Formats: sequence, structure tokens, C-alpha cells
Amino acid sequence: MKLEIASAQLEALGNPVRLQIYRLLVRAGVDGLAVGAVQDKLGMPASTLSHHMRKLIEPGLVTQERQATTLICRAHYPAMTALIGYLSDECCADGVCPPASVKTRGSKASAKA
Amino acid sequence: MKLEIASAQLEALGNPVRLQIYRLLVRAGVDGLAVGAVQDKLGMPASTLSHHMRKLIEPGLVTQERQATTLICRAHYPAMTALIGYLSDECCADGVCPPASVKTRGSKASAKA
DNA sequence: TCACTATTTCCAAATTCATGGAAATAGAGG
DNA sequence: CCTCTATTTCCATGAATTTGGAAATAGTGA
Repeated sequence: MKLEIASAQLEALGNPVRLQIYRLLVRAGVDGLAVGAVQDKLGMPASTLSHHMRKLIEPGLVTQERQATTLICRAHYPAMTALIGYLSDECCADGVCPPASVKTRGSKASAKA
Repeated sequence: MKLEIASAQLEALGNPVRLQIYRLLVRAGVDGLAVGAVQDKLGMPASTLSHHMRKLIEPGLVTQERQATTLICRAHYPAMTALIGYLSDECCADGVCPPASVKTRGSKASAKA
């Protein structure tokens, strides 16, 4: 993963409103949620929500699928997985890992190094 | 973890310069890096670096320890681990998980749910 | 105390972001 | 074609971010 992509994804999630939207979609799983459903749940103007949704879609964190007049939004899990990997992959590559580093959590999160 | 904290941490990482700084520190491990060392590696004005470093320290992603006149910076791993957990914990809580969700990667990343 | 290095804080300018009303667009159905 | 719902795009505005030079501060040692 390139730094620019990871940083764009992190920037997208680095806003409380968007993080809330994203977590709503993560919870919703494969069924996803219509834009309108998200709007109802969070109670914000459609215009504002649309701006935020685009910021999540652009870096590939969320996908949209049209169903008649409604747009279903879904969290794109591979993107989240790759992003998490990017954050933990190079852990301590040049030094010594601390006692309870992230490496002790995942099975093969740092297989690359 | 509270949404506000997670979003502040993600926002801090959501800038290419800061993500680069952070990854440098992650690679450095427990030894950490002096501010000046980071400055040399990335080649930026001390003032700019200092601003960015503070944005990483404020939400708890990085810590600093003074050694004489130099300040050693270190990635604070527990924060990263908690952040990663926050992103993956509620995966599909309200729906069905996709075939290859993040849940299949870590050992107990979603133990809470 | 003076000098020196390392780093931060002060300040300001340019850029980007967040917000939301109003108008435009997309699709479904009569 | 008209209308209705769902959603986006256009546009504007205030707020926050990014950047970096200059000055201030912290620590060390002579």
C-alpha cells in the first residue's frame, strides 16, 4: 500500500462524523445501509452527509450500489484490512519490539517484514 | 475507546507527513528517534516538524522523553493496538460478515463483540 | 554567566475542510 | 411527460490546517 493512499484513508476516518458513518456501515455488514438510513440514524442534512460519504468512497473505504432510487453503502473490508496491515506491518523493523507490541496480537500481520 | 479519541488519532495519522513520521518511529521500535534525527531523515524545517510531532503526541500516538538537550520520540504501541481494535471490533455486529472479513485475520481482535 | 545545541512557541499567509441551503439529477411509476 | 423520492452537485462562508521564518526556551558545560 502506498503512503498517499493510506494517509487519504486515515484522513477520511479522522473526522468524528465520518468515523461514525463508517462504523455504522461496518456494523451493518454485507447488507449495508442506504444513504437515507444513515441520514436518519445520524440526523444530518443530506448535503453534508453526501460530502462526507464521498470522502469515504474516494479512498476506497466505502462502496455504493444503486437499488432503484436508493444508494446502498457498504464498508469495503479489504481496504480496512490493508490499512490495518499498513499500520502494523513495519513494527520495529529497525529496532527491538517492546514487550507487548502489536505483533503479539495478529497471526501474520507482519509476515512481509 | 471513545469515538473522539479514535478520530483524533486517525486525523493525526491522516496526513502524509505525519504518517511518514509515525512509521519512522514504528520502525525505530523501543529505541525511538530524536526529533533532530527525524528532521534529518525527512528534511523539513524544525518548526514544521515540531508542529506535526505535537499532533501525534496530543492524541497519545507518540511519547517524548528528554535526554539532555535532545528529545527522544517513540511510537506508543498500546495506542496503535487500541486504535486498530476500535476499527475492527464491531465488524458486522448488526449484519452478516463477508466471506473474508477482518475477523479472519487476527486471533482475538473482536473478542469484545 | 556565556555560549552552544536542540527544540519549541509565536506569528502570519495560503490552503484546505466542514457545513448546509438551493438547485440539479437519477430512477420509478402513473 | 409529470411527479415523486432519493441523492448529489453547486455555491458560499466560516473555521481549521499546514507551513515556515524568527524569536524564545531548555539543557549542558566551560
